[in-house]
Amino acid sequence: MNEEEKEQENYNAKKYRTPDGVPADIVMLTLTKRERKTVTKTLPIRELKVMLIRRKSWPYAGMWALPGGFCQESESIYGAAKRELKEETGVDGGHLEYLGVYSTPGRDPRGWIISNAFFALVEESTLEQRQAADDAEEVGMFGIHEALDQLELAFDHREIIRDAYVRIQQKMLQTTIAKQFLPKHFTLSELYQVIQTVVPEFKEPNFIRKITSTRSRQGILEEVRDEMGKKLSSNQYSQRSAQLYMFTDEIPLLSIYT
Amino acid sequence: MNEEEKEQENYNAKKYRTPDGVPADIVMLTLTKRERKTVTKTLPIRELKVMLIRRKSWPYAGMWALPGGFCQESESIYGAAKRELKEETGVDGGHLEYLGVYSTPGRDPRGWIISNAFFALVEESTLEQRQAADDAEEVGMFGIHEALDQLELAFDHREIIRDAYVRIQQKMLQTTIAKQFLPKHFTLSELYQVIQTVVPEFKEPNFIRKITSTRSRQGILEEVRDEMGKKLSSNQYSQRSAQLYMFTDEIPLLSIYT
DNA sequence: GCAATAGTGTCTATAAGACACTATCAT
DNA sequence: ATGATAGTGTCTTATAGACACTATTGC
Repeated sequence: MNEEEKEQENYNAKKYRTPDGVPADIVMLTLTKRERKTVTKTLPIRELKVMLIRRKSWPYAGMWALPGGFCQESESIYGAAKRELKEETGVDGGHLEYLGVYSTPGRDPRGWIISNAFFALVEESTLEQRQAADDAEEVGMFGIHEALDQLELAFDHREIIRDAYVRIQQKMLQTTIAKQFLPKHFTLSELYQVIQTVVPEFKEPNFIRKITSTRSRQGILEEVRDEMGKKLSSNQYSQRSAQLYMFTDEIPLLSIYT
Repeated sequence: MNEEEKEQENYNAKKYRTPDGVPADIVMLTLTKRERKTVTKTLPIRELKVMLIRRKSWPYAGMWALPGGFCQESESIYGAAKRELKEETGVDGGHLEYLGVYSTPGRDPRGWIISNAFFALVEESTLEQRQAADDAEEVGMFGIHEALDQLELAFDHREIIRDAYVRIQQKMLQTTIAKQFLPKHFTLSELYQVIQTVVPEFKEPNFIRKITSTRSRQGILEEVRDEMGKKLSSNQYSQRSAQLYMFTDEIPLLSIYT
């Protein structure tokens, strides 16, 4: 036995009190799309919703909580979150992003439990299926404000959802994450509506003009064309058909000084 | 004993394998300032440095590692990071921010150890004292690129430092974090130099003009004035004295669409 | 006076912001 | 034709970007 092995032998991982578990909790968000019943074509009503599960056992039995599960030794926390997302929605891909760690002493009456929160952006249809299929668990979809202001939430999940909301608002404005809530090809009105749904403060009366006439911003979007190079448009949501756009892979660098 | 208490009794936190520890590791960064020995006054040379500690025992004995320590049950992880920072530098305040969780299986040969990384921005003088005072531990200050490209680092600390570097570059451009590296009152050349030191790609030939003549950016800075309302300037780093500025509390909202 | 850094003048191209106007198309 | 949404014309003001110029001050 060499020096290193001796030292290793000597090390005792259980000398100290260790945590009782490290779960990954997931804020699953979706943007619902409800057709308006008007005479003419019009954009659907969109709403940002969060998926919650009603707890059946102690602690916080009967209260709404984020889906989640304990991380195992053989996986990373991101891996655990991915596994949970798959188990909950059946979806493998989609946007899954780390949010933060929640470790205030006493946050979980079961013991010393340190939660790592994620947020996921999933298709509305996925969550609807999930909601219908599973009768073992009571699954609910709530408007983000309803969840934050009116629901009794388990653990510190209100705080987690609030943080996720702040984060997604920031991401919506500073990255092209909007693409997670849009089809591959979309009109500028659709894009504008999606941004406004997530960030109601975002007001840009000249939105179309600005996107199309400003060089620096043109880079993030690209007009959709067919094989002949002809611009494609859609009249799904309006009488007059509108130019379709898609996101490029540009990632603009923002600065408060430039 | 009521229902809830019975359920609680029933719960066994140690049914599953639990982590062997959840440490907080801290990427302590500082911007060193070294006077140039030139004939005339000039800005000092600045460099972004990271503090590392040489490990004395298994695992990774002899290699450089981030300072850190295990979180205790009675504190949050942020609390643990704060405590560590205090122990390492003697400083209580300063900028301390959560970076992320590192949990790849096998990242720590001692067992199932999930690290939460932070980054701290501290005064150069603080770290220098620390470096001189402590002879129990070998403390080193390394240029960020030296640390990333040339040092043998313990655990996954190279990855953590890289992530911290990316994060601080982003923060430098998108927030007023530059104030952590500047005195309360500073000249625009100083500010520009600090930004460039952390983000060498940042090039703005008309920096002074832009800051002073653009309404939207004026909000984040304010001219320093004396009691009489007269503008204050400093010639510490130049022959001709330059206007002093300070940050306001404005937090500009950036968007790729606006 | 010279060298070094701070800061301005000025010109052109681009972008923002407002608002009226035209275009397209289902009904 | 009407009404609804898409998109343009046009004018004013603000900002970007370049580069030469002036200002201040230690040496």
